[in-house]
This record gives sequence, C-alpha cells and structure tokens, in this order.
Amino acid sequence: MLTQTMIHRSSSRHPAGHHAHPVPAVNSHSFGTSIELMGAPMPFARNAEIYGENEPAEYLYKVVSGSVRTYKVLNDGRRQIGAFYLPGDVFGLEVGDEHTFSAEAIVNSKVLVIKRSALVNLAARDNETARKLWTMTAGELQRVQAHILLLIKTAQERVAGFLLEMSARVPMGNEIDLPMSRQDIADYLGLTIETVSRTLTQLENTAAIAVPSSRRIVLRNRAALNRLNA
Amino acid sequence: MLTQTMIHRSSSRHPAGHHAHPVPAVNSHSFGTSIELMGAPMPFARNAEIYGENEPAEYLYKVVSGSVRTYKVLNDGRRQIGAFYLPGDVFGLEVGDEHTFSAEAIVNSKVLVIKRSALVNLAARDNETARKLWTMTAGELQRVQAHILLLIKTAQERVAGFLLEMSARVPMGNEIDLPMSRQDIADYLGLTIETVSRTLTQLENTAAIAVPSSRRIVLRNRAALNRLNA
DNA sequence: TCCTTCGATTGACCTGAATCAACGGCGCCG
DNA sequence: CGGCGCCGTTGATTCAGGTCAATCGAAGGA
Repeated sequence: MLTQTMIHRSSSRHPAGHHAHPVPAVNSHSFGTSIELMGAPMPFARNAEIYGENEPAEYLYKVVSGSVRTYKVLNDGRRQIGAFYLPGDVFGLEVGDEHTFSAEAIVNSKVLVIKRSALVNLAARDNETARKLWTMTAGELQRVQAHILLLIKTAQERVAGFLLEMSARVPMGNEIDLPMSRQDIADYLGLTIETVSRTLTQLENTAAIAVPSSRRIVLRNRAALNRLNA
Repeated sequence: MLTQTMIHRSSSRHPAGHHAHPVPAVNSHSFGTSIELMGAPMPFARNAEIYGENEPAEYLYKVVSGSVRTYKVLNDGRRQIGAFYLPGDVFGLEVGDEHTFSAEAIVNSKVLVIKRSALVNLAARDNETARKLWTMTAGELQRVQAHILLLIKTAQERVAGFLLEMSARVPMGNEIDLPMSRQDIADYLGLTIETVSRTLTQLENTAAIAVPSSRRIVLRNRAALNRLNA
C-alpha cells in the first residue's frame, strides 16, 4: 500500500559514540532542582541516529538546538514518525528499559543527554522528581492521543492540524520555519509526499497559508485552518 | 469524509449518580498495598456514561466485569474510540485535572471507582504508589502508540491487528467474544462498519478466521493474521 | 559558470475504502 | 404468533488519496 519512506538509512549509527559513557558526571548537588543540570550537551549531525528501537534506554534527552524525529519502520519498509521534538522538548523517556522508537536528528542539533538511572534513583527519594517524570510521560500521552485524532481525518485536515500544532510550539507568530522535509511530514501524517505537497498548494490557493520557500510557511488565515482542524 | 458514528447519545448521563460521592471510605490501612482495595464496585448499564470529556477527573476506574470504551466526538460528529477496557484494566487516570476522553460502558458492567486524590496524596508519601501511577500512564502511552501504528495500515491489516490485540488480552485461546459492536470496532480502527464487515468476511473466506456468530470470532490461522499485522 | 543531485511540485491515472442503498436475521414486545 | 427495530451483511457506485512519471529549482562541487 502506502509507499512512504522505504528505508532511508543514510545515517551512521552512533556518530558520536555516546554509548561509551558520554555523561561527564555533573556536580551532584545540582540534583533535585532541575534535571537540565544533570546532563552534557552533545552534538548530532543531520540524520544521525540518537538511539535505535529496542536499544536499552540508558539515557533520556532534551533538545537544546535543532530538532529530532522519533519513528518506527514496519517490516515492509513503511515508516511512521511518532513525534517531532523541538528545542526544550524532552524525548526518549521510558519506563521499561528499552526504547520503543528510534530517534534521529533532523538537522544538526545539540541534545542534552541525561542518565536515566540517576533520575529514577532520585525519583525514589524525591517525590518532586517522581511527579515530574510522571507528568512528562503524561504529556507524551496527550500528544500521542492528539496525533491519533489527526490520523483519522482528511488530508487537508491533517495538514492544517499539523501546521497549527507546529505554530503553537514555536512562539514566532504566524511564520513557521519547518526543520523537516515533506517526507517527514508525510510519514508523520500517514500521507504521501505528493499529497502533502498538493495539499499545501491547495491551502495556498485558498489563501489560508503562504509558502515563500518550501521550508517556510506563513499562516495567513488561522480561522480557516482552525475550521479544518475540526 | 468518514461517516462513522454520527452522534449516538442514547445514554443518560450519570445513571447511577456517582458524582455524588460514590466511594464509601475504605479502611485506610489497605492503602499502600493494592489500589484495588481503595474503591467501591459500581454497576453501569450498557451505554451508560461513566464520565465525560472535560469533566473533572476526580476518580479513576478499574473494570471488574463487562467492558468500557473511551472516545472523543469531533465537532462534525465523527467519533474516535481511544481504547477498549476489559476486566482488570484501569482507565480514566489523568495527571491533569480533567478527563481527556469520555467513557461509556459497552455492556452492563461493574467498575471499581477509586478516588484520585487519595491515590495522588499517597503517591507523595509512598514512592511505590508513585511508581505504579507512572507505570500505568506509561502503559497507556504504549497502547496508544500501538494504536497509531494500526491507523496507518490497510483495512485488512487494521482488522487483523485488532483481532490479535483482543485475543492477546483475553487469555481464551483462539476464541474471542467481542463485547463491542461493528460500529465500535469501526470507530476504533478509523474505518466504516461496512469495511469492517467486508474485511471480516474476506478473512473468513481466506480461512484466517471463523465467525460463528457476529460477536464471536475464532482465529483459525494466526500465522496469516500475523503476516497481515506487518 | 555549468553540472549534478536532491527535494519539491505537478500531472495523469488507478485503486481501496467511503458512500448510498437494499436486504437479511434475530430478539423483543404487543 | 406477527410485526418492528436494531445490527450486520452485501452490492453498486463514487471519490480521496495513492502510484507512476515527468519536470522544476535550489544548493553544492568541479
């Protein structure tokens, strides 16, 4: 059926080799306040794998700059993108001990790498941290539930919903600078690149958006987009 | 696009009026061991609403007998079922203070009603409980992620996946007794009743399943179904 | 500067699932 | 026992989005 991306594994695994203990032990009294202080920022090149599905979930991650996609590849090659993560977002947090998705940098990115065991141990003592972990997982849950609602809609509705979601996450008014390709968007929305492209031109023709360059999108008529967002 | 269920609100709200404090205070030293001991079992009639979207999430729930569906209705009437809950399953657990879905009994059911505040307070002291809450939310997350993977597939794959999922959750060998209607299945899978029905007869014709009566399904060839499950 | 490459767009056509519609089976109630 | 309503199935037709294919345009390399 859907072609979507048929294996596009140009990325080398572990380009920075962070599985060889990348976290240079932070001063331990920064614990308990903000988890951001617990990790080391680490660069990942465009399309570099950050972790793979089914690998042990030793670390969790926070985007400092750039952006990240998580995805699964079905055994016939179809790819489903689970989420996009933008600066400030945390990803890779698991309760079980394996990652359920793979993660790659979409563009050259800096990512904070945080040792999970440290956090989980801390949570056992500090219920502030415990609650934070729970809240983060619950936040993920809500995003995935919203994603499901997108996937039952028409192409127009999905694309409109996607644009509104992205715009809400980047507090830059009506202008969105998309880090991801059409293929990424298609695999996120369960559509093909062609349909995404066509839908964008449709929206452009109805003056709902403008597309000055392929990665830059201007929301001209939010009301119209919201109407589509049902 | 999809018709799906266009508002079918035959259920009366709060048939048992449990919002008027249904939990008859359990002996407090049962806390800390199993949360099951914290609530009162309460009957809900077929199609009765257990809670509504956006209502305050005062309680969480555990199915004792029967089964439950959670769902959202889009403003054009399309319904998306988020999950089915069978005996033993916990539902309605929120971190925020409102329910994000509505919940109804699919058939006459008994449901344990547990006060959320009690549990959350307990979690603040007992990190065993805290971890349990986190784990339950993470379990939900995994189920929803699996649900997403279903929604990007073909009709055959969705139905096969659904049958395998149900069969895994009811440890009754190859025979499944579905509590829900074709409409429920359709709204869960993002298909129409007609397509669900047709797909089932297709699977029957290829000897993958048997359908002795409309709510009872026998898995004749799991290998074939798994192949479809991609 | 030209050539190559890769992502994006556009067009023509096809197909899987939705839509519209009729009918069948079964349980419930009078 | 008969009629009615609900649920499910089946058939005919339509259409949104997928597939296949050609072209375009911007970015990098020689």
